Amino acid sequence: MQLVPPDFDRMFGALADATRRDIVRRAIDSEEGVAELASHYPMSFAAVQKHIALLERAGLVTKRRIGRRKVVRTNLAGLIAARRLLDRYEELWRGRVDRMTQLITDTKETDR
Amino acid sequence: MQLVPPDFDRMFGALADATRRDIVRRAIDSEEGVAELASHYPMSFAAVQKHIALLERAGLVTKRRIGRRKVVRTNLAGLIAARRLLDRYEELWRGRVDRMTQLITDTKETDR
DNA sequence: ACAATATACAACCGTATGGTTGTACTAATG
DNA sequence: CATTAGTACAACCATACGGTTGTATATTGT
Repeated sequence: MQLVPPDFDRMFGALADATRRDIVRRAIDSEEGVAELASHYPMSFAAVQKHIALLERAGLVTKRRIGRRKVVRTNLAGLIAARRLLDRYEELWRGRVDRMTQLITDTKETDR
Repeated sequence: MQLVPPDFDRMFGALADATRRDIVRRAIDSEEGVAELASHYPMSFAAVQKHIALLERAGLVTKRRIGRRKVVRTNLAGLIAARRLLDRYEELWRGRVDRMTQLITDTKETDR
């Protein structure tokens, strides 16, 4: 259940960076705040904070205040939205193959 | 069967543009050359040619010489590679849910 | 209330990206 | 074999991106 229509430009753009993909992966089963996440990467706190902000705009993570921290959690709906687009492409592909097969079948039938 | 390991930075970066996603979609069931593809978009031929080159580097399309044209075709393996990464994240998510469920179950058992 | 902790954001720098135009290469056709 | 169609690529421009440092805003603990 997505509140806003997925922005695929932002979404795939957000996934096009190894650090951000790793944040998404970690935030699946951790409850870390921004600073805790930042500690895993060889860059400044601010850089990681910007990555997280970008992931949030892309709908791939959410932040929730817990005490003095803001805990980052991966947004399953976002992942699913991205994956579904790729699924659709694959479906189109298989549809194409089916149509070609059908075409060949039809041709054979009219040939005899 | 991927000849080179997928470069997810390039791959998702390539998908982070509406024009390029549309090229991928079209190239699934069309046999258009670069110029024919370019005719669909409100930008120069060279711009579209660069988009296609980028998609090719990302492993999402292939080009094949047919006559004087170079026909662009979507590379299913590339799509699948991208989708699989997202699948893995979803699996991790479900794994997390399972572990939480297990934890709750265990807790209940030790509680009684 | 104040000091400390955690997060956010602005300004800046170098490089990549998305677009343009112009030129050069390659292959089919008359 | 000269022309034309189709593709590739270089140079350039504006803007976005990934990183930095520095400053501001919340929230907690004493």
